[in-house]
Amino acid sequence: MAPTLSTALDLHFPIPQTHTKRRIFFTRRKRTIYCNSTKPPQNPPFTKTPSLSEQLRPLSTTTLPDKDQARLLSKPKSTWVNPTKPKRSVISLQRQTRSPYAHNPKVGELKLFAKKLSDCSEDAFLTVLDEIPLEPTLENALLILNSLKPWQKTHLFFTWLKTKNLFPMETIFYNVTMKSLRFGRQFELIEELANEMVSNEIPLDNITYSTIITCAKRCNLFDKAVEWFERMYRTGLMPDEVTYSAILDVYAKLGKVEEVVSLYERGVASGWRPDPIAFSVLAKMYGEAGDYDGIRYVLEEMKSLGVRPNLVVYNTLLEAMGKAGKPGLARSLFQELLDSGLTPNEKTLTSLAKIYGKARWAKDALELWEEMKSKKWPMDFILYNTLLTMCADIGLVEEAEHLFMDMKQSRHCRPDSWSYTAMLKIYGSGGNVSKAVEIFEEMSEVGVELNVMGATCLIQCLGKAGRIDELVRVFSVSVQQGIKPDDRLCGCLLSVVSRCENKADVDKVLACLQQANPRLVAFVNSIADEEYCLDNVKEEFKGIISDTKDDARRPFCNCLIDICRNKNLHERAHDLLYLGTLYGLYPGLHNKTANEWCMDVRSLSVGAAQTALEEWMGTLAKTVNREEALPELFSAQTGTGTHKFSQGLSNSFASHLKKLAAPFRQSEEKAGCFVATREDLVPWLRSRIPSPAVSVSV
DNA sequence: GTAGGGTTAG
Repeated sequence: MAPTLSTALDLHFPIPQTHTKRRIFFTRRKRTIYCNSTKPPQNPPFTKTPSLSEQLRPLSTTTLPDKDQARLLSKPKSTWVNPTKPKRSVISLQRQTRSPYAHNPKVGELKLFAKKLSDCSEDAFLTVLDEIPLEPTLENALLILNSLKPWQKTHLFFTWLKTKNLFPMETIFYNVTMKSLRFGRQFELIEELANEMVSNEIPLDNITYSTIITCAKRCNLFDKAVEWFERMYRTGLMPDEVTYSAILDVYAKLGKVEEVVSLYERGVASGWRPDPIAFSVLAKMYGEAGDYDGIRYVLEEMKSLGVRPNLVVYNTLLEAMGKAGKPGLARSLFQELLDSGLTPNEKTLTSLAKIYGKARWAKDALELWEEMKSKKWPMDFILYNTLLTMCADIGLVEEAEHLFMDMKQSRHCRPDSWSYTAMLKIYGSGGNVSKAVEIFEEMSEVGVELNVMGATCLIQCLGKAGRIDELVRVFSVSVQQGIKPDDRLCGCLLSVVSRCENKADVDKVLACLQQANPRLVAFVNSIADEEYCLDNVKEEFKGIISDTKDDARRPFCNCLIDICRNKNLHERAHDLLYLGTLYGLYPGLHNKTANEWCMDVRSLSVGAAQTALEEWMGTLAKTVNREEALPELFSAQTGTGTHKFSQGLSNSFASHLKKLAAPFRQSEEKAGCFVATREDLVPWLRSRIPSPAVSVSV
């Protein structure tokens, strides 16, 4: 049976037992990892290999001393040992050197022939090969092998060389061939060659292993990557920093943070000074986990080891800051990048534009765009589309139109479905229906396909404008084009239903929804049914919600509440708010401190917010009735709508308060915040209690 | 695409 990594490590490289500051820091990190690992890695690739930490645990927790300690114990007279001196190494500090080859004077001729081989059909390969202009000596053959593409040709040539048996095949020939195969993601062939090397006793070196490992990684064969890393240790070959960071990246992509940190720490304890590539791997991993502490750890490590980030590291860190939800820190990091004299590239600017857009930081977004133009920083297609999306997120209509025109006039960055979707979003959420429809028509004219997101934007704005027949047409065209309505689109249709003013329109929209989500339509009907009872709908509600994507669950519930309220079925609206709360759709709705009780309705629809207000007042009335303690201050937060197009909750909430004659006043310091003092609220609550009843719903 | 490692879009 193949030994595991732990045994391989045990044989050759006992785990360093460092007790330095670094070790303490790692312990701190480990703790943070446990606390912060709320986000599991997305679609973690399956691996049958036990995790490295599982394999390491028996070693790290065992009381067995390592060899150095054993030596110390047997020689009590050795009185001093340098505690900072690295213990046995897990990494070779010397990067594998490439063997120098003499310049081949026939390089031009050979490359020309290689091109001929590359360009010919596979059937003609052997015929063309017969016309080889020079003796296929080792040097000549290597040069040709190195210049061939695609991988099929490299493989054919390599096989031919072996059958000719002109000279013994050296490691470098395998390495060159494997690299070409990696471009074609031919892991099976690479593994075949590797096994052939083993049987023919051709040594595998660090270049061989790193090529195998990275190919496995690119093919998502992570267990294979780990397997070959273990095999390397078993043969007694030390990884150099290239192989080491390749395997770090494998564990990082598996989301195995602890293993990565453990390997990293052990490498450093062996005297390794990680380079920017290793830090980029760490930064990406923490970014994917949305782990801000991890990102800080990377920054601190770089600082303490005196490693200056390069552009790739900055880009990865920026992306990571965005994923960790730290736009301000991303902005400072970007400034640091500029101060260090580096010039941002397309990836840098894409990250930043995405961050500012998501954060709705209009001022910074505009400044960024101005700076991009004035400094003539590089632009590419992805950046164009990201900037457009950023404009859509923030509501920068003119800027978006400008960019869109630029794209239309450019040669290489013609608007595609992303660009058109962003434009639909801009006009759609801005309520500019005619422009949105224009974009839709233009798409079919220029042959850009609508996608589900664009369809959703368009349907949403047509719905808001009450243009139901056009909505139905867009829906039909979308479905005909093969768009599969997703939960967001269903939520959008449901919200249109909640806004429809007449039954004919409701039926038209429900007919669309019926095609996408018949279960939801049945539920809408059941909550309006005469036979309605909470117990009956509860299970079905639970079923629907659990079958719905996370980000569409609360919108579903919001719309259902709105539908009930529009039908004057207020009690049922309260039931649905209760069910939504029960299934965790409204976390953080109520917040209490000693002095203030606060209700945060920022993620609720108008009807849901009204329902929540009534529910809250009802609960407070009961509290008053029971003469229980109340805080001095009450507040309700509607927000002002971070999006300039999405204001309205605050206004409707205000008018509902007025209708109830509730003593809440718009806060002067904080927009979108309504406050009431206990002094004012309690008498009002009392006045509304037709004792002993407690309901205050209107 | 210099025998091997890291970064951009709902």
